[in-house]
Amino acid sequence: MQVDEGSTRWLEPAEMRAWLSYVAGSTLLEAALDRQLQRDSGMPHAYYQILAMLSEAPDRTRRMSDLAAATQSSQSRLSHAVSRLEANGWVRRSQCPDDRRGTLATLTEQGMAVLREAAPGHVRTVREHLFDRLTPEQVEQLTDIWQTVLEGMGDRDGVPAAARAVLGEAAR
Amino acid sequence: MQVDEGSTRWLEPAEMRAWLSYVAGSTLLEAALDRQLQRDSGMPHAYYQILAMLSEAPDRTRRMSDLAAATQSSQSRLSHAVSRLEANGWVRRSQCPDDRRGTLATLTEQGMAVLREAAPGHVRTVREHLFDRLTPEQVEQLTDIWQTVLEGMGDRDGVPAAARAVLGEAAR
DNA sequence: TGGTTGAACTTGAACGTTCAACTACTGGAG
DNA sequence: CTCCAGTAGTTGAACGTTCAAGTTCAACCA
Repeated sequence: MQVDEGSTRWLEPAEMRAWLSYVAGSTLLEAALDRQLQRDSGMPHAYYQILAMLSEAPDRTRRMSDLAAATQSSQSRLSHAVSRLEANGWVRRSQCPDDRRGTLATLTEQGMAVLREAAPGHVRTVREHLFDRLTPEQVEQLTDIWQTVLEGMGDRDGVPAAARAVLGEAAR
Repeated sequence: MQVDEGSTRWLEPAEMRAWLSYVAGSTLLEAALDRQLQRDSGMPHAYYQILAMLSEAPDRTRRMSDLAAATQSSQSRLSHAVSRLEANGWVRRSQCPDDRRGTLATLTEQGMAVLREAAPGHVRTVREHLFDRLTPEQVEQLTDIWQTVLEGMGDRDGVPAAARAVLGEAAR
């Protein structure tokens, strides 16, 4: 831990309000998403994101490291998650032909069916708690704020620089 | 799962951009906070929040259910967390005098010391990734957006209505 | 060609969270 | 006073994530 007493720039009152609101709101929102998806489709939000990312890829297939970056996940986390999804029959692993170190993850038909069933309820929950409460201007503000944060996350702190690929995703 | 095919209001392109940006950014931000706190102070962000909330309470003491609401935590989660914090010597449990079902959690001197050591690095990380990149207008926008979300979270979906107490906290 | 560095992925243990009981107590209603 | 519904809190098992190895292969260099 860096010792820095006396020179710490504490949060301004407005920043503290923003921080407490954001932390409380995003925590409760994420909990609501997890509860809804777990209850209705037997998976947490993180697993839904994996299926969703796969569903939009060519051949519904992506390389593990690629998929990890696209879902803001560590390789280990993704590996465990895909193991679980594979056991469910929702994803299939195969050898990457170009690079024998690589592994490809493919969404199965069954996985696609589960995703299609899950999607409406998930979108409804996101709308109910977030977008149906925000003005169009606020939606733009939210985008700008988090794009700014993402730009700063690129090459700092041990975050894999590949995470910046997400920017391309989000802006497409 | 409610069957609702055909009537689902999917996300608009602007909403999808906002959603992907927010999910990616907040996931990476939370991961960065957890990594920094774990590395420098041996605790995750959620535990820091518990210590912080206790530190600002009268007598550095709060009732468990109260503390759970203030930290957007389930009772079970808080109970496990406080057990761990107690084992560390950072928090002490005691019987609530008014209500024999109740338990009070108190921040110890040692816990206060750990929190004081942890705070500068934590604030620095929050600044580095968030506030130092946002304009004052964006800070206000962030507050408004999440206050709006919090207002909608009050009595829906099994979220304890007491979570609205957080609003008071954030607005103080 | 052989050796070294680093990338891709997996594994198992430790940790934190959720979920579903379960205990203990409170605040009425009869 | 007794009963009963509801509140406060804890517990243990299941689950998901992190962390620190470990394995396998690619890329580069000597």
